[in-house]
Amino acid sequence: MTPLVRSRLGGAAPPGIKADVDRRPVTLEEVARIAGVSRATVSRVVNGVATVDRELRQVVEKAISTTGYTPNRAARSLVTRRAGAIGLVLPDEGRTVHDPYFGRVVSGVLPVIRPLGVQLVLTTGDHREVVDDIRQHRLDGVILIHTHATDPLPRQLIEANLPVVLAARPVRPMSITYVDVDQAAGAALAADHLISSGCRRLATITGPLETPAGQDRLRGFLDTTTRHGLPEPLVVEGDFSREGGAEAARHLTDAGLDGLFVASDLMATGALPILRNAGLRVPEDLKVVGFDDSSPAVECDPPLTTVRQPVEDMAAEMARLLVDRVDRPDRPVSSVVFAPTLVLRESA
Amino acid sequence: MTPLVRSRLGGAAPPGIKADVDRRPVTLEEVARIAGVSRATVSRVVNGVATVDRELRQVVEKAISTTGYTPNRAARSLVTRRAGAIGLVLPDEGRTVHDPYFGRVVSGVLPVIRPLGVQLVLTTGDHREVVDDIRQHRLDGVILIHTHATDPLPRQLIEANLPVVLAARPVRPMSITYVDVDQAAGAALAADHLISSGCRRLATITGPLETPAGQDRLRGFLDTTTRHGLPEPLVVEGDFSREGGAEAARHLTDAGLDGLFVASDLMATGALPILRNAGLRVPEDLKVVGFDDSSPAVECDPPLTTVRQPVEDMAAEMARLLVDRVDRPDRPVSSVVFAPTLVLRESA
DNA sequence: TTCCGCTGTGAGAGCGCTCTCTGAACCCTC
DNA sequence: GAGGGTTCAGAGAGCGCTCTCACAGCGGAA
Repeated sequence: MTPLVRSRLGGAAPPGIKADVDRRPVTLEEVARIAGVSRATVSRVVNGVATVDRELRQVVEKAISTTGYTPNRAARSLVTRRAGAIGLVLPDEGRTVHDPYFGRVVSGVLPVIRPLGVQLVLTTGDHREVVDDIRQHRLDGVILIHTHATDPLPRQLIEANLPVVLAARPVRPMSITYVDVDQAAGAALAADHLISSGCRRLATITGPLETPAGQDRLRGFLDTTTRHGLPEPLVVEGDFSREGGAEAARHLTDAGLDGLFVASDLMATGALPILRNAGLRVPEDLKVVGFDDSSPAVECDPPLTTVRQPVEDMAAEMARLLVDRVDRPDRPVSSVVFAPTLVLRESA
Repeated sequence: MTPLVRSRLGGAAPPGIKADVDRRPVTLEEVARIAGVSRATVSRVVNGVATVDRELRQVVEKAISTTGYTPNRAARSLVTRRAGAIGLVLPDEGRTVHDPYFGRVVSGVLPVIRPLGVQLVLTTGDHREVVDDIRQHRLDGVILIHTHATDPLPRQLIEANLPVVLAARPVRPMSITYVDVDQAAGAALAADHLISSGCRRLATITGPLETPAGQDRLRGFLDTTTRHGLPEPLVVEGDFSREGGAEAARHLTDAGLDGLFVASDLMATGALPILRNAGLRVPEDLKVVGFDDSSPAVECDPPLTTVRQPVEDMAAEMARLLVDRVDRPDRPVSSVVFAPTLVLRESA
């Protein structure tokens, strides 16, 4: 399909991968023998250590390319105590994996770590498995996404001083590296847009208010309406699910609203049919802004104006922070907060 | 080996604040010393080799649990030449990763391999990376999803006799293990449903006809209409994309249809608004059946009656076939075809 | 010259595990 | 009781790599 991939294959295709699978693979030892140097010198060349004579380096490099040598990662891991792999931990297989958000994380992480020769290992949030994987040196660190308030895993990893990065601000403050979007700023973006579109009778369907995201989005929304001197908006708590959005919307159909901020696109997809069935036209009667810019936002009717998190960028940053922490565990934790943007579609 | 080394383990932490990560983990050697047996015996217990005396086994097991021993996978890999990891190869990061299908594959694979202690490594279809990973013994085998007709990777892996499983029937017949759904049967299911709902003037929006899925779904559809003695249905080729679905639908608005089979849900989400704008009510005027049962099917309006592939089951089967092949590379390739089901929603 | 420091190379000791091979201990049969 | 067979534990040799340490070689200072 993509010419890029194909062209890259054409030239670089190794002289048959067969050789290495059927036969015993080439070892450092063998390269050393061919180059007429010691194993140590080949190792230096492979690992880019500077203290190798230029000519000798070239001889070694030639031997490497003619033999098609690739280092055995297990052997290297054994001595370096590095797995060369990081884990992406999913809370449970049932939900998150199906969330398009997950795919965006993956496509943000891969381009960062692959050039470093680091693998991305997918694993469930099963506590024991994650810890085991790290203890067995199968994982150098982990990215945790969608952890729940009650999940002891983050704290335990922190206490064990294991490299870990969270995909969101932790529920309770702790000394942990995380990457997040400025949730409140995103909600403010939504509120500002509604207000500047002429809406005056606002409401919001929030996320679960025990989550940081739920809290922050509500706060950003309310702060903005207050700043504009608008009356207290209607607030209905949702749970980030489609059904939760539908249920919340039922409380809003008779409120005479002209603007609604729904704290997640998924909830919005649940809410829209309810609103429509109640005779409210979106956006003519009621303008609706979502949050996440997930695929439901594109697919629903009308397509949703929504707050976009730069998930790929955030994921890439998580990968960078994690790799950095693996390399230098002593460095202080640092977190990064990204700015959201508003994506204009047809619902507001 | 030398007692000196071991005493370093038990003793106080080295100068400076050393993290848990850096603390030397328990080794076989140490468990053996505590249990008063040899390393070999502990290894036997760990690996479940039967020829260990019951009492001795219990002593060893106790030593393992008190020390919290976990085998170092790198060391094991080095000698067994097994990575204990399989790869899930995505064609490119841009598309598939965002496809909910991908998540379903992951959640089908994980429950199969995690109990076996096998890791799931996510990687892009970049040819060199995949081959490198396998050559470096970082991957025991791979599951390829969404390979294109021009992709040389499957054939190369086959020729190199590397364990590989395809997530679909290969474009050109080859001696390769694959798992697929019976595409034609799925299309027949859709056609049967439309016909038994009273539709007589049928059409289909197909997938790209150079793909096996595109071909088979069309064939299954046409075979069924023929069997029922209906007139030749209208056939418009699509490309499995939302836009392709919309484009194809434009050719169908004036055809006086009462039944439409769209060969993918995503295309259906593109087609539905076009049909609605043309004044066709779904399902009153025109019944529509999709294919895939992906999330768009749920989210679109009206929710789509569609053909469901048992993706999780299929993925689990892929994992099983792959693991099996890794264990016994000499066994003949065998493929598995799953039966699709019809999911009734509101569009037909 | 002698000594020092510096650069760059090789030798060799492991990393933690598996697995073969040896041999002790025991049981059976004649 | 001897011979043979069977069972099961231990010794030891690696797997392929990294990394420390010793040291050769060389230029320059004393």
